[in-house]
Amino acid sequence: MRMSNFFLPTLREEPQDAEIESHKLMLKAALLRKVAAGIYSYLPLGLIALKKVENIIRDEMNKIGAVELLFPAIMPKELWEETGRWFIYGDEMFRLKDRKSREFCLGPTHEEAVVDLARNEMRSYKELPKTLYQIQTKYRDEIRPRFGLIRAREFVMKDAYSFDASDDSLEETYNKIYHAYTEIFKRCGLETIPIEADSGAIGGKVSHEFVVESEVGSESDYVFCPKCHYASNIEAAKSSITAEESSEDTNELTKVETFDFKTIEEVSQFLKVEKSKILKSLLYKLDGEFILALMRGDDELNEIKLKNLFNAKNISQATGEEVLKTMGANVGAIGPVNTKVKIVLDKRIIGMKNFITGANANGYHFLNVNMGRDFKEENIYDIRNVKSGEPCPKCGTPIELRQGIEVGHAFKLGTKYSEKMHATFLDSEGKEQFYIMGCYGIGVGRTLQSVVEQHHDVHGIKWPVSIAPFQVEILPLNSSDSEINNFSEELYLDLTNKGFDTLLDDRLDASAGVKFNDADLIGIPIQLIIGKTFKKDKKIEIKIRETGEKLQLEKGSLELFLKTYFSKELQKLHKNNSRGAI
RNA sequence: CGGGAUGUGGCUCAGCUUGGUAGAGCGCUUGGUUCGGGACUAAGAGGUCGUGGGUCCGAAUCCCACCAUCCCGACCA
Repeated sequence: MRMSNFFLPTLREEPQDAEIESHKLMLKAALLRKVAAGIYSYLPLGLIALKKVENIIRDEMNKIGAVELLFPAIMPKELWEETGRWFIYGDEMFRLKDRKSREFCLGPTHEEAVVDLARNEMRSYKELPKTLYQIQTKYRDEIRPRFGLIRAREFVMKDAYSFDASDDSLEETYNKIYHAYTEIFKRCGLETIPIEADSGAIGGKVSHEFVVESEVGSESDYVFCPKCHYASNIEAAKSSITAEESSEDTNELTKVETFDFKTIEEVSQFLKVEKSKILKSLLYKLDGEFILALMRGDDELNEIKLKNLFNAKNISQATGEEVLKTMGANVGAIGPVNTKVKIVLDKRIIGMKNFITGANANGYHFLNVNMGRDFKEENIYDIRNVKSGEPCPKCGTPIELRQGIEVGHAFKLGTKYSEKMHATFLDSEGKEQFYIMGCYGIGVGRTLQSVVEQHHDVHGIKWPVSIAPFQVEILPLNSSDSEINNFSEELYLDLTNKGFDTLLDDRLDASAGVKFNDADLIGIPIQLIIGKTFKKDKKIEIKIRETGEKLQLEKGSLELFLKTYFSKELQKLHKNNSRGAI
């Protein structure tokens, strides 16, 4: 590609709208432009890279026997009513009407579409297992789009859906996908960690997230055990810490005035006690029912755990008014003593004695509150967030808290959707069975941006060869020198003929500095510099973007050098790959 | 939705406190010079200062409302 024909409006200044490096670089290097919050145009360079990621995904999905198809982005309301998700999805779903007022949505995901297809077109266990996938643009009206493609409202996603006849078969499918994902991300140059996760709105039993380690935001918080490599999303991470049995005598319940001190922090300072002696009382509303959640003052509630405990669809903290009405006191003065509201206790408070709680009267707290005596000892579960340094639930080693970007997610769905939509097949005994399903997503744009996030320096992007938009960029430095230009042109045609994806910076009005800087910015792995070195000894100067290394070569030995370099680099992205084709 | 911030030529920003002719750098156009790490020079083009209302003789500047965008939380590939 000649740059004069290409479209590459690189930016000189730091884009004002971008905060994190990868986002800035994608705008600066002319991969992307924003059209609205969370909605982006892919410019040519970005599109090429995106397609490369897509093709790696295709390749690995096809290897495990998955089949590509394409569902519509627009789907009718009726389909989504069958599963109830027309309502469950709420404001996050982009909705629209056609000219006859029939209602549609822009698909945020495609379980409904695939199950509909399966129930109409598949009949027999003989057709199973089957995995279908697509690479599609999805639409979610995110509460807060962020960081460019990391969380967009329109985004490209690869989603796969599996249909199995038995749990064992699903297990096998799931494992194949799991390995394919590991391979996909590795080939993109990303180190990912598979972590145990909550299954969220999609539903289902088992799920794994594939997370790219990154400082960026706190897109996905997870715990990681450095010893046994237990890794879990913070939402799903099990708390294995328990309080020691207190040796204190139980003292008499005492009501004290605490005036306007409300928060755990304030009360602990005012009463001069550790935060851990105070019982945190939070009133929640789960599908309309009020629940008082109790945990140690220095712990945090894990809403997902609480929600899952009651199989609730919706969870929200009670509003100030609801708290007053239900508990008879304001937030900050409530507690479990003398209340009819259902309570849930975090298991870490077992064994604790004489703690402090709100008295359900504004301005007052109780001292020496004790479980069993002052309130019922019931509904004891793990409802807190795990903290850094706590024992790993598997091996006891202190765990680490880490964060990253979730680039993939695999779910075992079971029969959740096939039952709701009555999607069945006949088993070998002629009996009707629900499909046992799984679904598996990869955020393609997000993966692309994660690559940029992990492969850059102060000058720009350093593409892994597997997804670099071009392999080679030729920089003729003095555009008024016909010898340089002619040679560069010749070299360009030669490399292109030999099958190298080559970009020729043939801009006449760009100075050497501009060409160097743009080349580093857009991050093509190999730069071929045609300038002084060429004028002097007819040699090509090679700069390897990844390492900054420079060397000089005769034109005759260039092809071998390039072939060797690219195959070596590609090898690296495959190493540790012991798995053959399945 | 709660908290914080921003909105001025294509881009990055100054001007606003203290109201009075709308600025800079980069980019763009034309000519000349240059040519290995974001060149120099001369001449140009380009903005109803986010939108609407208000105060005032007069508003980019003060007041009100709205909108958009970014950051922190709830949501998620």
